Amino acid sequence: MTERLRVATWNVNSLTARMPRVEEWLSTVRPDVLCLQETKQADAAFPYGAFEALGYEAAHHGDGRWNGVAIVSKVGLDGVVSGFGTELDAEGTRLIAATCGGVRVHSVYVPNGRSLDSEHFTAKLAWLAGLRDLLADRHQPSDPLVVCGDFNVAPDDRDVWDPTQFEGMTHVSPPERAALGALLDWGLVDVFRSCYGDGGLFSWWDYRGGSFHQGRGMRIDLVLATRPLADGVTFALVDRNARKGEKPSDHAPVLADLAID
DNA sequence: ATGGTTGCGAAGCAA
Repeated sequence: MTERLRVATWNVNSLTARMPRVEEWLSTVRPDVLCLQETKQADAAFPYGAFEALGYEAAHHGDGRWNGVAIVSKVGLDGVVSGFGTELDAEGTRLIAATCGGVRVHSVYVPNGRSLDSEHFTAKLAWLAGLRDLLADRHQPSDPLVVCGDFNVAPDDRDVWDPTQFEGMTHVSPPERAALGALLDWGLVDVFRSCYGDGGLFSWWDYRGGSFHQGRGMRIDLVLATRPLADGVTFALVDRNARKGEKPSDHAPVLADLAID
């Protein structure tokens, strides 16, 4: 019989500021695994106890001020590995991996890149290439594996509110889309996209100018899964309700139900 | 309106 693993990913834009919203959401939705990005916390400040009180184990990799990633799980959390163990770690605390319910889970916060002519953009491409190499070195496409997070790349033009507004900008440029494509070519599937063909389904909206209510967003938060998990996906959703109300993150959580044996 | 908002941290940077 096939079971499911409900995974979610959420860039919370400071877990310190967002913890009330995260606790409310987690206690309501109860995903098996939640990947967090931009906790902006040091490991010592991470609220392990609050997650434990909700029935979740957690692992965090943070530098205290920027970045910061975590995996929160109620189906086990083993074999935690933080960062790359290479010079890519100079880009900040942006990667953590753990095994949850038999699935190798990665929570990633890909560097923003800032602008196409920036050294930070070069670093973004290198980071994505390094992630692809890490997966290829440690795993097989036949392994049950997911990479969840804020990729800071909109996979194609359906994933931005107006492609003409993004010409010459990051998040949509051919080099970074190719770097994301290299991950997919290794053996990962964008499971939200496999459920929905429409454009206009976003996960991030700028705080400025009422972008959320104007529908001006991007889909940059992705759940990428290997075929054994992705072929059996039964459900995926952007929880737009989490972008509403008091003190929301500028990102909404993305959920997916993956098939596991 | 060379803007707008949020977070961190205490001014300006990053997103």
